[in-house]
Amino acid sequence: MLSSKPFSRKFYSQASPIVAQRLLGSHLHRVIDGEQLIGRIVETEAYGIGDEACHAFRGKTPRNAIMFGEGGFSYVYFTYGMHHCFNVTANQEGMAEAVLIRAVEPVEGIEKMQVLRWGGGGAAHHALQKRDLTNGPGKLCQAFGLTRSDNGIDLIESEELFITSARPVAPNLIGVSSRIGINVAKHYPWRFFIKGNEFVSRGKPSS
DNA sequence: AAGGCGATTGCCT
DNA sequence: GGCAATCGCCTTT
Repeated sequence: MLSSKPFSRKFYSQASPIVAQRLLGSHLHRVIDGEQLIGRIVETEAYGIGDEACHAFRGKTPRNAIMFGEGGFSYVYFTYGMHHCFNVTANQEGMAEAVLIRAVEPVEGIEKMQVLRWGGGGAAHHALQKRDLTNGPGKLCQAFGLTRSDNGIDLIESEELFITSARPVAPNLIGVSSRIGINVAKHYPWRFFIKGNEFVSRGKPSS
């Protein structure tokens, strides 16, 4: 693997659409049960100031509080009664923004991810559909064992959850679209993905 | 105190 | 493509 290092506070302090684009191609690291998991980020969405789809739009609440602090912290929330979504907070203190990690490509620890997703027996059943492992926000949280107890982790300081930079994805290989699965503020072109990557979620048509 | 609905997924038709 | 699952959060009485 290319030499890489965790992103700095300064990096996460940029506006969410910038952070979202720059995260493409970088590596999400997670240590769970003593095992190292790594995923290459291939799809992200930005949520920002004045954005009605942003959880922080209507002010600070217990759930979204972490977004109001400095950038570079995990924001993990539970939704639909059964799924989790993993975000990275962006921008500076008081500027509540975040980037949703929508999909990653497994790089290391694939067997552990399969166990976390489907259990020991289910892995074989899904063996021919590797892409189902992490091609969606809820799926990657399950594969990486991320839950609400992982909310509020400092990604600059933690050794169990952090993101390392990698060779930037060429601009012509970055796709842009409106965001998926929301019913307000659909016009923002704030979904970013690596063109042609098989782990990019299909989602639903968002317009 | 109660009800609506969600930054989703997977199964069914 | 449509829709149920399933529950915590937030808004409204």
